[in-house]
Amino acid sequence: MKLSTSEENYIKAIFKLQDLHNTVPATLLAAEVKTKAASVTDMLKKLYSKKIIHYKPYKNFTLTNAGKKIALDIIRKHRLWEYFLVHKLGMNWDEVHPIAEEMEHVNNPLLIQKLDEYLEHPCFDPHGDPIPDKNGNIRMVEQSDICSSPIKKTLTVSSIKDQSITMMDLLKHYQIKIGTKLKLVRKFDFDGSVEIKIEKLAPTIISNQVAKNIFCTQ
Amino acid sequence: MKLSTSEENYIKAIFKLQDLHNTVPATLLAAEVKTKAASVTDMLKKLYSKKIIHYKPYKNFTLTNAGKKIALDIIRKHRLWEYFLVHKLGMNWDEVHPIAEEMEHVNNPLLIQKLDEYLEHPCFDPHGDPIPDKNGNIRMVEQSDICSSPIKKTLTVSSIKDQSITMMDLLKHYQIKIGTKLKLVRKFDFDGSVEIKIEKLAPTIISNQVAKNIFCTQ
DNA sequence: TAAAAAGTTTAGACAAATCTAAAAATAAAT
DNA sequence: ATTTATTTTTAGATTTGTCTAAACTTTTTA
Ligand SMILES: [Mn+2]
Ligand SMILES: [Mn+2]
Ligand SMILES: [Mn+2]
Ligand SMILES: [Mn+2]
Repeated sequence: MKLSTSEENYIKAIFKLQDLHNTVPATLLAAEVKTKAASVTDMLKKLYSKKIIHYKPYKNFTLTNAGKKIALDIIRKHRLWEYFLVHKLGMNWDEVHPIAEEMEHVNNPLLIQKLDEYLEHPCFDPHGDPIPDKNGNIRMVEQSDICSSPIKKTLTVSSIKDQSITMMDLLKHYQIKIGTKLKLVRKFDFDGSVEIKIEKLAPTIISNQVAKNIFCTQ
Repeated sequence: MKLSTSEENYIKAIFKLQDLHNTVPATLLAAEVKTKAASVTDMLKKLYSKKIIHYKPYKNFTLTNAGKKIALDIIRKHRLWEYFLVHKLGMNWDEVHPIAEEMEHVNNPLLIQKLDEYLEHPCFDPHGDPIPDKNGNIRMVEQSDICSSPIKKTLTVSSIKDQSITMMDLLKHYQIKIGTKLKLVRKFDFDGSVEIKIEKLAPTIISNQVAKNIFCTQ
């Protein structure tokens, strides 16, 4: 069964939202795929007819197992291309997402197999997100956001939750990347902001909103 | 001005046919883009309104200079991706075309610039076709098909005109690739077939139809 | 040069994906 | 338990690219 680019984008978005918020409101999905609620309803009916989602009018919807498999395959392609763009073409991690958003729809299993081999089977994309293997398996990592990490231990930035352009911009300013080593110096109770010491840099303070989005391994 | 995948495919097809046959019949274009003559007319009107082709009903049509520029840019992307697929991912030259047919529509100038640098500015794709540079310039090569080449001189296969799957299949059987060294032993007047001697192989005979499609440099 | 053939365009329809505006169902608040 | 607010669905249009069948031009041929 071959799917349109639009269908694939919906499936990936449902997977993402399903993971984040347990129940997926159609309005949120509409925002995610940059469309209107009415269009979402149309697509939901189509995806239901293709057995990609469980769906009853006015009720919540979720991906079927088949749907999850498809989503993981698209995510795999997306992240492999992002890895390629950063580690082979030398692009920046904040400019590869929109390109991968298009490349992920090129459907050719041999291509992806060859790409995966060429990149030597990477496990994480440039934003620290895990790359599902060909069977859709994801290796999980023990990580916690900066706020919930222990004080004065060396932490390694492993992934970024909010990957918006504004966030990428802020991280560039702080000189924070995947792999950056830092220590949590202290937390301020007033606003939840935290002081951090990035290796080779002077200590700085980052807001609670930012700290919650930066995940680290110990 | 951003163009749809369909528009881009038409533009590329017109460029190709315009190069091959000087005048482009709509029916040929229909076959090339795998559609019907009526659909071609619709698209021609749209491309005319966007000043991509010169067009008067029932008259011949040709690409404007702007149209040629667009075509060359799509061809550049197509061939760079083919080069990548063969020389980096290790795919075969007979399986890359349909993939490049999709990748050529990913529109991001920085991506193509980086890809070109990564591949070290290749001049020819895996089928021996020239890759236009970023300004649309093509370096021409002195080459002639086997039939029109001199006898008993060492020739190097430089490009293949007909790149259909059936032709690729036949070339694989003959063990002919881009770069293959061969000699034209003799020509047979009866059917125009020719005897060739490929380096390290026993002499064989190839039909006129095949020989006309294999271009070589001396 | 008139009839036949070939090539091109129009007319009308359709599928996919989207939209706005209005109706219907569910959830929240009084 | 009603009323109000929010969310979701329908109804009807629109855009893009396609199709078939019929009409129209141009070219070929007799
Ligand atoms: Mn996408
Ligand atoms: Mn990513
Ligand atoms: Mn194409
Ligand atoms: Mn090629």
